[in-house]
Amino acid sequence: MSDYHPQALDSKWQERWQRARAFEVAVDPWRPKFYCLEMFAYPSGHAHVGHVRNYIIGDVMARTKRMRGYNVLHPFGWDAFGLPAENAAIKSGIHPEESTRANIAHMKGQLQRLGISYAWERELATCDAEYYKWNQWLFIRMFEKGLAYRKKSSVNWCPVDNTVLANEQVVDGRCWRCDTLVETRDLEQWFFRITAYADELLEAADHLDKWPEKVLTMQRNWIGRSEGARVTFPLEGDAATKIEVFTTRIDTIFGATFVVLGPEHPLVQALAERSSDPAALKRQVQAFRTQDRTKRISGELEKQGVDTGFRAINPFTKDAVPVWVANFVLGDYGTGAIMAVPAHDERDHEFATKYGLPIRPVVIPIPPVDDVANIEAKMEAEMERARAEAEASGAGSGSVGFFEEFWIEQPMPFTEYGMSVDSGEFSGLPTEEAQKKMIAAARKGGFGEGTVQFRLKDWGISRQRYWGTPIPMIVCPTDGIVPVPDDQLPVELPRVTEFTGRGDSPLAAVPEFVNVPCPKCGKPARRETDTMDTFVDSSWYFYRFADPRNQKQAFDPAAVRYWLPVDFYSGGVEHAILHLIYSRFFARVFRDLGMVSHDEPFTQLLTQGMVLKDGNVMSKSKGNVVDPDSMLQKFGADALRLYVMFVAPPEKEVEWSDSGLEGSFRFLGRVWRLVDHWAPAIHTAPNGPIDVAALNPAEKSVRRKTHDTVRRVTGDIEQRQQLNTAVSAMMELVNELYAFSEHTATGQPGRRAEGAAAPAERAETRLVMREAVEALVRMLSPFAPHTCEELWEQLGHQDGLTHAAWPAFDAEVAKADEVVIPVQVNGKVRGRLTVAADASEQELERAALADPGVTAYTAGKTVVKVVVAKGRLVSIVLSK
RNA sequence: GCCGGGGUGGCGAAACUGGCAGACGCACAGGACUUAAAAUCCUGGGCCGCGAAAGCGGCGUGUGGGUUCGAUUCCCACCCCCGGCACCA
Repeated sequence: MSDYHPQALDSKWQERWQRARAFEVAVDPWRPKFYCLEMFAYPSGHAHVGHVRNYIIGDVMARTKRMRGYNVLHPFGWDAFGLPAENAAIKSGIHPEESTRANIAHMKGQLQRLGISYAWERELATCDAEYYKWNQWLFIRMFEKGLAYRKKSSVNWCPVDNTVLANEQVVDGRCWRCDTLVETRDLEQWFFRITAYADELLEAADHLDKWPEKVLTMQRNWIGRSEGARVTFPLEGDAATKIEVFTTRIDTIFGATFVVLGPEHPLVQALAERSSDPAALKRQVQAFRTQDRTKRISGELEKQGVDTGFRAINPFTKDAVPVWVANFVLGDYGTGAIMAVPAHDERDHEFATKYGLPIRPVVIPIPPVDDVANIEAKMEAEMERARAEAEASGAGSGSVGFFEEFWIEQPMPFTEYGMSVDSGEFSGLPTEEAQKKMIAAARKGGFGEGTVQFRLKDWGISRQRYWGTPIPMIVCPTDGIVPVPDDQLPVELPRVTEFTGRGDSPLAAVPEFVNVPCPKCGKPARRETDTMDTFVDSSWYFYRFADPRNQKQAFDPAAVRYWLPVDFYSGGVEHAILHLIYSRFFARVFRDLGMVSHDEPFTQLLTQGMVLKDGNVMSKSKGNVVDPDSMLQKFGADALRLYVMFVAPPEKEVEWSDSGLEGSFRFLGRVWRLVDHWAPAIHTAPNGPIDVAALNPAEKSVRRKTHDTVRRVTGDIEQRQQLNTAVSAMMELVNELYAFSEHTATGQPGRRAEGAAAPAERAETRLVMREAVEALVRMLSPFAPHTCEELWEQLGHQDGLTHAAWPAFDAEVAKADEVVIPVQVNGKVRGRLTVAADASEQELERAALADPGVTAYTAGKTVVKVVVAKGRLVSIVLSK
């Protein structure tokens, strides 16, 4: 056989796989399934090695599982809609459809040249009408269930181009095209009611035990659940006007010394009208509102507020407290209004200090138990003193004072839990209990109740763009919002030819698209001209893969029942929140439509680390992109695949290294020569099982290493996804096989003269080597499929490796029968015992104490203790 | 600030259940083969000190403590790095 020249092998085997439809699958209830999925790709044009790493990880899993006997679904597709293609069209005039299709073709070629084992017959692109038709279908179902709704919402607006801007099109607060300062505008937009599932999404996260903790944390943060209470503060002298606040610390309500409305709060305008100087107040509020958007991004905002002049009644104390409007209260969280407790909240404290508002402590740290008697005595004395003082001065109650000595020690504000004080009937209660009792009291009094608040907001999906799924809705002057009837789906994206980046939604400029009869009354009506967020496309594509050509339904529920959930899903951490939460949301929507029977779409998630070059993320603009194609030309697909898997565990970031890649190439060459060297001997090996009794020690050792390597590699891939250590285990095996070869009649693989025939070997050697080499080639094949297929064929196998059985191992064989056990004396290794692996503790102890290396240290000392860890170590402790 | 992850040779890393720290690889050095180079094969190496060498001694997994015969691994305190959330009441 010739030297290792992988390039020719790559295309040879890729063609064979394709011809054999080797990776295409069908539902087969008799075999266990494995759905292996990598996040589908945005067709940006070129995949670099950073992208490609993810596909290789998935491919190693898919190929391994196939050999392990699973029916493996491993599909790929394209997240093909989106803004970049449209931006490119605006700049270059190339229609998004053309650029997208061209990019897909190129990237598909790249993946095929890497030998990724995809079921290409299931390929889909979200810009295909046969795909996005089902986006529209689902949208209408969600509309019917109240899960899709329309409301006013603000967008970035460029007043010069007269258009909505996506967040990515806003650069430093300015329009990406004309550099104009961006404004905000309110438009009617569509939302998905993901908040209806907030609690479920959060709770279910606890059961995603094969997801990285990091991702679950991010999702929990994003959902942001807080428990608290809503409490109503009626306006003083106008009980009909109520201010509802949300608080997580109702226990501090006796310390609420003012109320703050967010500038967006609906009541603000009304109060302004009735205030002493409406114009001034409105001006101030308007200032807060504009300040909000632009400044919030840039950094810390100084707290600013304005007194409305109105007062509200604290329902617990019955005190009237001032009502302010301030920039630090968010209009879209909670009720958009807060009660301010400066003594126990950082922000309220800062604000109160700035504007001279009263600060009233109502929580103190719980005193240590042994101080209680002491405190009671002090309390008595202090009350006595306060009473006397009050009497003497003729002033009101002085009872507040006595706690001073406790809170004075504490930072102000004191934000921790503790014990309520100066809180009427709730004084003396620990915070947790005060909260419960106060909520009960509020409910009883009809001015509040316990509630849960989420940070998560409903998902705004309207995009005023062209290259996306048209929203299948029609607005009729008489019937209002009417869905497009199912039998008229898909609402196809019309061919727009001019991309100016100016004006309305691009679709609004296509009259034949916009002007349609109302499906209900037949009178002229207008189509919705916005398109859907592309995250809608990617929230359910993994279901479509189960049944990608279905013309009648989004997917056949039976196919999904077989294939889903996805067993192994891998992709970048950048999708940890949005894509993965939206997909979990959609799974529940489909579930509630009766179409799927699981809650969670992805059983296991792996977030792969990025590949850096010179310490930076690869990007075209930085000019540090490593193009896989050039690497393929030099070293072949397998060296690249192997290197990327070997360099680090899959989740870790890695720094690209050309010499590391060369190292992997060298290793494959080493395997190649090993197999080439031993092939003749293996071909002439007798059939039948290995006669274990006839093996010499070296052969036994090779056999042990073989079985142990199979054990390690299998576990590393299947259980731990430690693909790097799987590779290093195989490298160890190869090293041992080389060392073994040196002592056989065949000599060292690399040293044999070209063409020289391998001398005859012991039959046992040939059998042991056959077992070793065939196991190696099969284990390595998920990493280096082309090379291994070729070697497998050379070893005399005709059926290919794709569905070859994964090597089995015998745990007994994998164990060493002799082990070297270190002996420690006072924690330092002083000797080594070579003993049978199953040597008893007594034997070990006796041998250890007799070891000359050990006796040199124990001589003349008293042995206090001997600890024996069977099969591992002996530890001897001497007296001082 | 809150939450999560991490810190091990010149570098990427390994150590799976508390048991020989540094497997495997990169880079490097030496040797073999060669007229020579490349390729290949073999050998070496945590750091410091002593020694011509075999070897001997000490130190060593971010820092400081603790538990233990024994700690990269468990506990406490702290430092640093990465990521997420953040005027979220």
